[in-house]
Amino acid sequence: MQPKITITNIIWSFDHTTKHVNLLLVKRADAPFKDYWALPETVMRPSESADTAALRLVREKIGLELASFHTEQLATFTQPNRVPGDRSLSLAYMTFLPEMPPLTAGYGAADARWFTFDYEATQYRLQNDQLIFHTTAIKDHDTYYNQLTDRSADPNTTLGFDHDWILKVACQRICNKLDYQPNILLILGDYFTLKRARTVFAVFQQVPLESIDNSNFKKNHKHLFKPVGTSSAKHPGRPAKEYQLNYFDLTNE
Amino acid sequence: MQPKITITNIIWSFDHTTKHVNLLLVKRADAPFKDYWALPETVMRPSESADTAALRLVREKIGLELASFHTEQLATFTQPNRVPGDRSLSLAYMTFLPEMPPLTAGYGAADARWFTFDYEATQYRLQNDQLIFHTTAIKDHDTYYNQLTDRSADPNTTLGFDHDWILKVACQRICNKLDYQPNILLILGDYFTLKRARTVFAVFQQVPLESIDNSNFKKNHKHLFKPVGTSSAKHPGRPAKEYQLNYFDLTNE
DNA sequence: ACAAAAGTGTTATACGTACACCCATGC
DNA sequence: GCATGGGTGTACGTATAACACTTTTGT
Repeated sequence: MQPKITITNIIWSFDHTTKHVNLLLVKRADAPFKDYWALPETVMRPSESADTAALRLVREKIGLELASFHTEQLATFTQPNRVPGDRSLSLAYMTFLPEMPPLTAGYGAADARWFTFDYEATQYRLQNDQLIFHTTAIKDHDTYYNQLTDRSADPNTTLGFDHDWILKVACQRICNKLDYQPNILLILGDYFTLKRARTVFAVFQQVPLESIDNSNFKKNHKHLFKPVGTSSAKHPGRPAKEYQLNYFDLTNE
Repeated sequence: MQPKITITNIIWSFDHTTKHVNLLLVKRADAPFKDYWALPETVMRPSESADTAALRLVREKIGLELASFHTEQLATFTQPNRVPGDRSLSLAYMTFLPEMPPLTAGYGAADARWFTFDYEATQYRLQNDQLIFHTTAIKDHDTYYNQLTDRSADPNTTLGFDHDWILKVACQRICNKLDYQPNILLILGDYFTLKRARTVFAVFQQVPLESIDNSNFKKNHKHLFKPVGTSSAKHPGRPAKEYQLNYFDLTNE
């Protein structure tokens, strides 16, 4: 019997009014994990690659047609007990949206919302009104999957499937790549100020924004950005310069 | 129709007599790519995870029972045209053997051999007697897969499937992780001298061994190793100290 | 004019690099 | 004792971090 092949997509965006990183979660309409919040998923079609399927998911759920460099493979999750019942593989991708469009619950979803992303102690936290979820605090792969089958599973505090583990892996990956391939900055759109960039770095590194010195940040990451002009300031204070990502650093040379 | 799910395993070892990194290739006995050399593969069973399947492949083909930290996931390759005919996914793993056991052609293989691993210009090279293969020189994912279907495919110079691409990705990954998580050093066995470690670093970084200064290497990587004694010298010159990897750095904390 | 926001510059320190020198072994 | 292989130490240059200062805007 062949396992089911699922594309799981971790979709990031940035709210320019609240200055928060956001993450898309979906309330599932069907089993398994009906009525649980979880990462959006789709099934791969016979004629498409997994990358294409991840982009198709974004097109279908959000209505954005993205170039392929907005998506990147995270890892593949294959533990036999990751889904109760049938065997299911998850090919996990991350997608960095250049904007934060309004959401509508699509096919297979009872609801779809943006969750603000920040941290609390050593875990990351997702929040939307009353709803709060966390990445798992468990560090070891085997330990995590051993406790998975018989854990308390309250849909108001627990994500469906192994998605709190997958999310932890995603956050780690993004954090590790901040200094040499910060594709996550694509969520800031085409142009961004250094402060916005520092905001994103700060969340993933779990440090306060003020602890990242602007002068040093600019010097240390100058190879990643190129200046493209000055933002029009709508507040007291000097208007910030705007930068864009060097495309070079987003791909593998 | 569900695609076929294949585990592809890139198996590394170290030849302590020739001081070369080695890589396992298999001559395929069956279609597709019959009589081509390729990376060893297996199919995932319903009850096992992909990690377990990768370790099982090592056990069946080589007869070594390894702990799970010897294996690490590389990526998943899903391009529809990566295998002519049927749809097939490759979940690629890398395995670092602590020794280099003799090989026997197992099930599905007409031959199985260790290929010495070095570099030539900007590509990596695999060699065994007359047989020489290279990692692909193509840098872009789409460009590679576009030329894949109609490339010249001589079994004496070309690996089967997209394995020259997968190998390139593997080498890049290992190279990127050398300075913070050099699991590749597991191929040196439990204990190793700094010179052996530098030998491994040199191949993957595509520089001559002499260009890596021993004194500086030791200082820059002291967090990765701990000393465990001195080797018994069987040659003129001072005997080298031996080190082992800090287990800490092999896992994600 | 002043406060707020952001860019620029300066210094002290840490780190990586190059290279010289010292030590242990086999013959 | 000398050649060989390997470990140790130092001095230099570059990169990072801390922090002070200057510039530009809104009120």
